[in-house]
Amino acid sequence: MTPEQEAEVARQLRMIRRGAAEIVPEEDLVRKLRQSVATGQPLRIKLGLDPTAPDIHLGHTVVLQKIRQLQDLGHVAHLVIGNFTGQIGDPTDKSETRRQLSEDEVQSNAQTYVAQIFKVLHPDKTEVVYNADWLAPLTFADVVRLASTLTVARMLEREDFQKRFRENRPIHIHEFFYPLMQAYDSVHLRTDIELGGTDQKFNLLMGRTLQREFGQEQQVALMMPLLEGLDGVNKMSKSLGNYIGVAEDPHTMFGKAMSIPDELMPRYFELVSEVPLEELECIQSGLKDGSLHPRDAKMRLAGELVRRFHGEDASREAVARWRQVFQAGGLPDDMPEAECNGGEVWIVELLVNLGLAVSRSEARRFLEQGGVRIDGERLQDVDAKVEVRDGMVIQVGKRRFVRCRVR
RNA sequence: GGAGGGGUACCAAAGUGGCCAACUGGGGCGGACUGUAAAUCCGUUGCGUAAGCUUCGAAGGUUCGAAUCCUUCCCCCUCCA
Repeated sequence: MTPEQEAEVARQLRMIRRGAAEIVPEEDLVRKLRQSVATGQPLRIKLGLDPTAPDIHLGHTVVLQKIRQLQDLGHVAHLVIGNFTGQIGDPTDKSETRRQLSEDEVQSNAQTYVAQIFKVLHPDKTEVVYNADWLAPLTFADVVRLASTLTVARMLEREDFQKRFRENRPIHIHEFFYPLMQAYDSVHLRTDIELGGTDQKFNLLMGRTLQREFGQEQQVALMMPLLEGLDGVNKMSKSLGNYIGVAEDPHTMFGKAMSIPDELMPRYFELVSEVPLEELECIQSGLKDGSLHPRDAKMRLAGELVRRFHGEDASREAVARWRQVFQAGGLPDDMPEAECNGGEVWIVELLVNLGLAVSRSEARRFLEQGGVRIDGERLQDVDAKVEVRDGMVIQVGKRRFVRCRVR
């Protein structure tokens, strides 16, 4: 290889390593990169997706961003929509048996999914495939043959299975097929690098095992860390509600980003922003020596996120609104409006009618706790009647506003 | 097939005849403070203006009175086979 080619390999390796939790085995990656650079053949990247959860959030983008970087380096990505595996059910949640999705549902889920994903990935370097295309035609004999390459002991290496086995909790036989199928996807696609979170390690390595069985070159498992959610403790997930969805509106996204614990900022910068490495170091040292205000750093982060998913204008606007509402204590320009009847209304009823409280008891509670403002004036009298005027602004808590429009 | 354990509010988990609209923790919400919706602290968390009403897997029953006792049913889990 020429010195230029060697340099290219080194460059790619550096980029791929960035933020990665683990690369198994790294020597294989180097070998594949050398091969790719020498021959001009792009590497085949794979990411498996579960079509049952159509909303993607920042946690998912950690892996997606890495794929994007690989695409930028010239490689091609296969997005495997698990329309077959999805019906089997992911072993991790034992409680809910998954509803079988209809063909149409899978299609439409996959479409919304992919649309969101292309906010991060290059559409022209991404191939979307469905694993039912090659998994469904397998015969029982095929499946048995696949299964015969593995042992129960090997399966029980998986932490989740091991734990359940130890605790005498049930493990269904079909759950063993999940990693097997995912591994077979890699065989089918002749995958060079499979991406996933660190929690996917077992499945990713299973791909290597199966590829070897099939006499293929083994894939590299590239694992990204799991991003902590807004609470700073648990991994970001929709069910925990600690997520920022990529399809969320700019203001929500900005606000949620502002609510992450300070300690989490560097991680978010590293894993989900496009801020270059050098700048990142600047921010970190600034935070450390106190020359950079944590609030300003976080606003920068929030702005970056909005810019990434909604564009420059939306980002600027979100920042402006934040300043206006939270730093200056003012009102947002664009608050929801509600049609109201004019005249005197009991405040409790008004709050419920406007959807600011779910029940009268809750409305009363808000009032008693001093959480209600009308045109900026705090109102605590539970029995109060208010004269509804056009343009009147009712606020509950710090961030819920409604402007009344009298019919 | 046999034996046992369990289903309580958003979640976890107390309560085993009245003092239980139900301890406590988490979460959520409100407030104070701040540097932001960080951190911390305080309050609050079924519905109802109220009297009161409806909740403890479901349906019946006993009782002046049941989350607590009885009957039937549904669901979950464990062990043995």
